Amino acid sequence: MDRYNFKTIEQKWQKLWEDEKTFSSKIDKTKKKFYCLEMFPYPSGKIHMGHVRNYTIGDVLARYKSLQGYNVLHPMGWDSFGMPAENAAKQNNLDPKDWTETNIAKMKSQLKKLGLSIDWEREISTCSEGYYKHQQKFFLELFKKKLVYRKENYVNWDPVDETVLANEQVIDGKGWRSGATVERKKLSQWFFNISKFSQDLLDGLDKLKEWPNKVKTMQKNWIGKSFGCEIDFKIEGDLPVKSIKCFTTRPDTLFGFSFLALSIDHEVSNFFKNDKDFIKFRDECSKTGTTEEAIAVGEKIGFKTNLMAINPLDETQKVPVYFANFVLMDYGFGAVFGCPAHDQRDFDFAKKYNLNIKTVVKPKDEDDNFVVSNEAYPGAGIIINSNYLNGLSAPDDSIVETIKILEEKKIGKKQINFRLKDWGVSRQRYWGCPIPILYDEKGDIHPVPDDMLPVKLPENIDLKVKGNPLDSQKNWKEVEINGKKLTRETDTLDTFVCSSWYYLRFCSPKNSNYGFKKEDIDYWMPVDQYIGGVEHAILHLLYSRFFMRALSYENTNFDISEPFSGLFTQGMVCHETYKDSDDNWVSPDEIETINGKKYLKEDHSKKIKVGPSESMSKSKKNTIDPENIITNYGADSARLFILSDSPPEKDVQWSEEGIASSYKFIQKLWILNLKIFEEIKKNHTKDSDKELDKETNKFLKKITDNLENFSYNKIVANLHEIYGFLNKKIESKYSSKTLILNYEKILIAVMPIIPHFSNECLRSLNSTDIKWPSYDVSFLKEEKINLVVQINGKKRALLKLMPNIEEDELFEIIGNDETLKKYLDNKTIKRKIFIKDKLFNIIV
RNA sequence: GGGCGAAUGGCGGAACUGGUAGACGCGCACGACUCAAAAUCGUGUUUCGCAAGAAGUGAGAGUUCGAUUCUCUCUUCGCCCA
Repeated sequence: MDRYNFKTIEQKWQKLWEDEKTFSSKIDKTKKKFYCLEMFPYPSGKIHMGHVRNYTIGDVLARYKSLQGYNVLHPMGWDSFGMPAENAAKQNNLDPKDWTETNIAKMKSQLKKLGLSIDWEREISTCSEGYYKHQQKFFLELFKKKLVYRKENYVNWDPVDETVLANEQVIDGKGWRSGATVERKKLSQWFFNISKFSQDLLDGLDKLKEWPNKVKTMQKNWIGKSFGCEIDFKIEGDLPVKSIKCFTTRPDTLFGFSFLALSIDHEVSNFFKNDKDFIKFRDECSKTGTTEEAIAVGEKIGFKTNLMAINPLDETQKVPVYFANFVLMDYGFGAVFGCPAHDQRDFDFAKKYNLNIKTVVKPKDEDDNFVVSNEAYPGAGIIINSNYLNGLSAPDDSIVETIKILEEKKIGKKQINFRLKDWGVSRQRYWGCPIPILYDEKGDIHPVPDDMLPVKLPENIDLKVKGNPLDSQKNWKEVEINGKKLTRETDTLDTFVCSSWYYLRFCSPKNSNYGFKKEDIDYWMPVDQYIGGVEHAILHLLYSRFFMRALSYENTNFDISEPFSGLFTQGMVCHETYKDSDDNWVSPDEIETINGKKYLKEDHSKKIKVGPSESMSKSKKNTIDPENIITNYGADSARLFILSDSPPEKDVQWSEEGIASSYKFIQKLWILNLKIFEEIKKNHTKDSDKELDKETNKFLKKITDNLENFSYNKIVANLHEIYGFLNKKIESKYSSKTLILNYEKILIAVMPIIPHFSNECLRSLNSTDIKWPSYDVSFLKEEKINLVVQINGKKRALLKLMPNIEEDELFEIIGNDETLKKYLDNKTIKRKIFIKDKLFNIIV
């Protein structure tokens, strides 16, 4: 028998799909649309298993929806601006553009080998002028709407990459790419006013019914809405400062007030500009990052002023005012009141500077003598030691009550605060979208005039200069308009801006005068199913949601607030890790398995230690190159395996045995396919078809249900089951007509998973009308049902019976059953639970 | 420290609204083919027990005729935030 030659067959179909433009998409208002989008890749060089998984999942869905008759949009593009290109170019004396384009060509060919149903005519690349020119227009549009602004503030500075990082790009106080310790630096930066939409972004989450709750919770926490109170503290001292405004979420602990802490950037710091000790303190503070985490982990330090703050609820109480490193200027008003007993950070600070610690909340089951000693008590309880607030339940009642009192006394008012900060988009890098802004000699801001757009990136420039390479491009930087000398903004946009609207561009990839055409997005948007890694749960998804709102803002022509109506986050691809005797990581390619033990390929005397399965990473050398897999096993095998072992939302373990077994299974399917054709040729007329109809319909129901629920691992199991059935029963002399009919349906149903194999077999069947097979419910009814008989809730028998049997009749059958009788003899029946056609439980 | 989630054979995982626990795959064992091996095919595979039978879904309780599924407490792990 012929083996299934995946190489020629897969190539043949891929060429055919390309030549016939099978997956090209057009607006067709007679059909329901389905926009299926996977997160586009960064063109790093070659695809990895994570891509294989992501795009296989998306492809299964796109093909399924297409078979169901939807007009499917399934595009692909490249998130091609960013630092790896610039770094690679610097190291190897290349042009970032060339490097990027070479990578794109390579990865595109790899993706094509996976047999994805992608409309390549819509391919976009964010680093192309045709893309970023629209982004510059959007930037100016937002600038006009005052959703973009420039401000000087402290930023996270990555000294290695020499760029500014957003708060969310700082991990453990280090740059997310370089790993360098982040510093504080004051710079003039461009910002998107995302915080303007805080409430709306929060409210919008409730409408996203097809998003994982996990992601919605993460965004909710990130936006971080908190109720609190703005309080005016009267100040006494030798400086002309009469009062300081604070924001707090716990006004109810005001009686535990023991210090007031200011950010080093607070306006009061102006009085200390020339104070040597203060300058020293400020420098000290700059060493810790500006992230909440860096502040929480780092040591709390303070600088004492001579000012005293007065407790507005008890004017006899006066406490010192400090500058402290844990107070951020952009949270609240850059000033907080310290209540050490009920906030760990304040507690640490108070201990360090020997400040008063007064307990004002006790846990419910403690008495009034409860005293905070070793650590702060931030939990719920009852207010104590607080005059007229005593006895209130904290934090809910007590906060409401305190705010009421403060409002009556006109010393404070209720306030809502958000944790979400404006999005700093300036990056001091070359390989990004230029910001279309000019400055005159006075430093005033001018948008680049329409007819001068796009601002193109200069080519062939020296990247090895310190700092931003664009800054040293005099010819590019200096322009003259109507005799006026202007200089360009040399910062480029954060690449997250590029990915905040790319899904719109896919709708109108070639529209030249604007980023998209209204007609196109009216039809295709929103994205029905977006698929990608959970690592983008906050940044990319929140920025995209913001971008839609920003474009819709004050725009009568455009009204989409949520870009992605469905979201699916897939798990990672893991692999066992290997180490040699010297604890060096060893790649799976360097290993040979003999009698179940692993040895180094080139030296069998060297044993390999097998470590836990972890997500594939270059540093642990546990990556598998998808291209090798496709070459050795074929795309269908790779697709089948990556779907088979785990539910798509969970991590999957890649294994050599697994991929080999998927390959073998496809060979078995092929042999079965040949057998089926042998049977068809025999032209049987014998009527034994009912069983086949029934099994096929059962299979179709299962596979349809599982496709709907993203249970793609179960689809593979369904395929194994139907294979098992057919392989066993193929010689049952089914009539050719029925066999063809059922086999065709089965092949179509597996097309989303193994498209090359399925199409090849369908072609031999001469199938023309290829659409998703519906199942016939009448075949799903079992003639006999399995009825569970329980005695005292314990399963004692499984009876095969005709359906619709009544309780009395069934009881009689049980009474006559030898094995069941013994459980009932000499026993009193207390109760009988009967569920028709399912279960009969007898309590004795 | 807070939030969210998970825990089922040797392993990855199934089990619809509370109603047959372990689908399907991997691995393993035995058998067939073979001089032999690989490949392939077949059979078996939760544990204990020769068996009848009993136990069994991280641990402990609760609700229920009946709990992997619902409630509470705890343990461990993962992710996110701090």
